[in-house]
Amino acid sequence: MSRHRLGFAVKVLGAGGIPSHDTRRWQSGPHLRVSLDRLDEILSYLERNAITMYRMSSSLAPYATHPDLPEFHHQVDECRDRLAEVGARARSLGVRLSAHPSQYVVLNSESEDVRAAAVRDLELHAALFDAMELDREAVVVLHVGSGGTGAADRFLRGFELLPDAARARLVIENDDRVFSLTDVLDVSRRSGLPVVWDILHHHCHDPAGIPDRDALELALATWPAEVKPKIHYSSPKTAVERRKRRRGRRVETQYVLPPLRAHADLIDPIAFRQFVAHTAAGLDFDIMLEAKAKDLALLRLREQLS
DNA sequence: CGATGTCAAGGAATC
DNA sequence: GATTCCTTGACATCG
Repeated sequence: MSRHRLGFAVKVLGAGGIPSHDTRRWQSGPHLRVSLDRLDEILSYLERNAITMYRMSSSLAPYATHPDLPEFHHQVDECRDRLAEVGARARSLGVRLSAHPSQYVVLNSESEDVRAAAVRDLELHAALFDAMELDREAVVVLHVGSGGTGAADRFLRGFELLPDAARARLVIENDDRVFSLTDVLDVSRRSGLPVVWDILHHHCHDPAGIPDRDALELALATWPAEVKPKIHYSSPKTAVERRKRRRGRRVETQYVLPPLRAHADLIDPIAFRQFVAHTAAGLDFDIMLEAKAKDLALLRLREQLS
């Protein structure tokens, strides 16, 4: 059994599946109030299964930052009491919550409109977490963004646009093609932002060839002493089996290789045990599992480790 | 009811 | 310069 807190992202597949947020389209008036009821149900599920870390949907307040739908803007105010209630429940269960805005939130975009949208989104996430009265361990994870010349500088300028509340929640993650750990550490040094190390991304994109143990230590060192660091852990997807029907009866099996960065359904328990026992020896941090089978992958891994 | 199209959104790769 | 892919599920619509 790992002494690290283990979490999963967004969707609950167990218990017949629990929706992560109000997914109705804007015409049907989706609302944060509904999403919070879902989140409350998910907290019950986490309690039943002794799961203590969870990444919330980044669409809890549907369309709240949409530029053309200003009437959706006040969902946080409309749900103040409920947010405090659900936040208190998460705290009492000892559940560490986080969020990870989508690929469309690009703080270093060359487009002013896109940057402004990113600021709105990060402000919203901070407002939600603050209204839930979550502590500093509840972070908002973001990739640095697009590449090209001056990409890091653009990020720093985007960061300057953020109000303090949003800055205080923000952490940055290495991605699989543009911002390697080295690049993200540089942005961290210049901004003071902590780094979430994603091991699979690191294995996809690491031009400096930093060994895992070094990479892990470098990332953990960017966190303030009073906040427990966290990382992202996943296993690469293996080949996909395809059966091809050939003139009537004959069936031929082929193997299609997925992209290197694709997440497997489950976590490879052998690699994970090795990681915890050796790479992570003596280090204290939480682990967000990213597997297609979500909570089922977490439960399976825990079973395999016990 | 099952199949198919669509969704708010960016950026990189490819053509 | 324009199109496709990435990756993603579920709502919405249509047959």
